[in-house]
Amino acid sequence: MTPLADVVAASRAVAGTSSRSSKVATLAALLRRLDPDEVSIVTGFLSGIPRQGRVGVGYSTIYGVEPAPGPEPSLAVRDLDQAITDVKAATGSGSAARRRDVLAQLLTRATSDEADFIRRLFTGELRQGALAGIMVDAVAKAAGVPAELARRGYMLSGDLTRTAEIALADGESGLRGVGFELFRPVLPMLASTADTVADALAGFARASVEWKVDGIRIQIHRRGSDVRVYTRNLNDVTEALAGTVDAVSRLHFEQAVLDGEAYRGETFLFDLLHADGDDLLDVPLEQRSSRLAELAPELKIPGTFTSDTREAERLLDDALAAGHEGVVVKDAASPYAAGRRGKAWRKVKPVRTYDLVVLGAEWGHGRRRGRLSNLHLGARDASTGEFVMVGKTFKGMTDELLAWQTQELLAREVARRGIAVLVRPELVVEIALDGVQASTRYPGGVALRFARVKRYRPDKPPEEADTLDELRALM
DNA sequence: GTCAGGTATATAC
DNA sequence: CTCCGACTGATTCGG
DNA sequence: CCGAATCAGTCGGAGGTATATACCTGAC
Repeated sequence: MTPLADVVAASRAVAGTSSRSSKVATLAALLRRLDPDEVSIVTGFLSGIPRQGRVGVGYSTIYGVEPAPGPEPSLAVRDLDQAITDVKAATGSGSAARRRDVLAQLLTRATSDEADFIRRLFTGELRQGALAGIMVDAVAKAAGVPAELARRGYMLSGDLTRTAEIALADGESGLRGVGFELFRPVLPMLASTADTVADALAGFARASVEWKVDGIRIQIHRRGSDVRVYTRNLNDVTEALAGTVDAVSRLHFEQAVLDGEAYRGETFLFDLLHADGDDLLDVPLEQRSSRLAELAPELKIPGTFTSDTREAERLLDDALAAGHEGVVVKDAASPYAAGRRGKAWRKVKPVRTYDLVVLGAEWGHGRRRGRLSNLHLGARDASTGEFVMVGKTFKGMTDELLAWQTQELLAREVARRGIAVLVRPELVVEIALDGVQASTRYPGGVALRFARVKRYRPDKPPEEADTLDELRALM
């Protein structure tokens, strides 16, 4: 019976160091001390996601409950796990009150350190610097198995707590038994980024160049008439994607696992991980792709295999002309590396930049505490000369830039509103973005998508900033 | 009792 | 989703 | 030849936009 206080202490120790090996050692030592049935519970706590998943309690609920902290640690790991289960079980009318009840009783028994841990666990803000990646290594170390083997188990099962249980109970042989199975989604392979098609092709003898469609990444499993669709976080979204289910149901095979993108009711497939009994994860992409072309010629995403930069660029132009984001360039010889963001897949998206005006900024948290971080960005309204807020960003800033802008913005302060400092609209900043979308939140009716700072433009006065109409034209 | 609107949560990008 | 920064492990450099 | 410097890869953490759903509350 492990006290919750041990877990809280380990979390503190982990948060207190930036050394990954030290985090792993601390976590592994804790895992080794646990009772077998506590392993999945604690693995979840320490990777920031309880084994029950999200249970419908967020910031507002958990910080709305404030009983006086207990003096002595008395909670066990299982008590917190049981409370989370109880909270999840509360649904329907009056459920919010029942949830608060369960939480109040729990927190009454917690010391202030424990209560703090519990609150951050519910809000997903554990911020101890150890999520799934570190936990996998800790599990391997605790179980005395190679890290690669634990990692493989995690990738193939998509389930960290289960992987931990298997590793600690059955060790190496248990993990080797974890295989690819239908209706148990694997973590999707991810892409890194490249600035140009030529950069992306570099180092590949031969590459697949495919449209990059901006929809929802999906993994589809089918056996006979049974079809399930999963998102990149392995959530089951079958019910929401009836069109995809229909389209895949019509294909001529008995069973398969497909990777693709759902976009406006259409389904674009770009990979095949399993087909009628054959696991294809370790087969080169070009073979998976040609087999996919046989199974699903109608649904296969537009693309081609080539080593010619010109041809790849033509495909990029086609994709953009068709209104899509760009292309993904993939090594034709690469296996399907579940869960990895490797260099074998590289996405190429053109970047647009705009010169916008800083209207204010918000104080940062964590490592950005004491710095003005999140910028409020305005576009110029050509008809009035006023500046209209169109979005925020905190991305693309180095520590040096953060320090500089804090100083410059405070010198232009005109008011404070909550955590925001509003400033005279004098500084122009060059912002890169993926596009704009219609907004109900902002007065101009447009919002920036994935805005990030490129650099400040001290050479440019605010009257020359880009206009609202120019942004609207992107919609 | 029913319905509309607001708040909170969760999950896509 | 996107970016920066810290750490790690592998490889190259230099005395 | 071995320790120091360099480099690439990995991970965490900073927080943006949207939409969908469930529940609660207040008006009628």
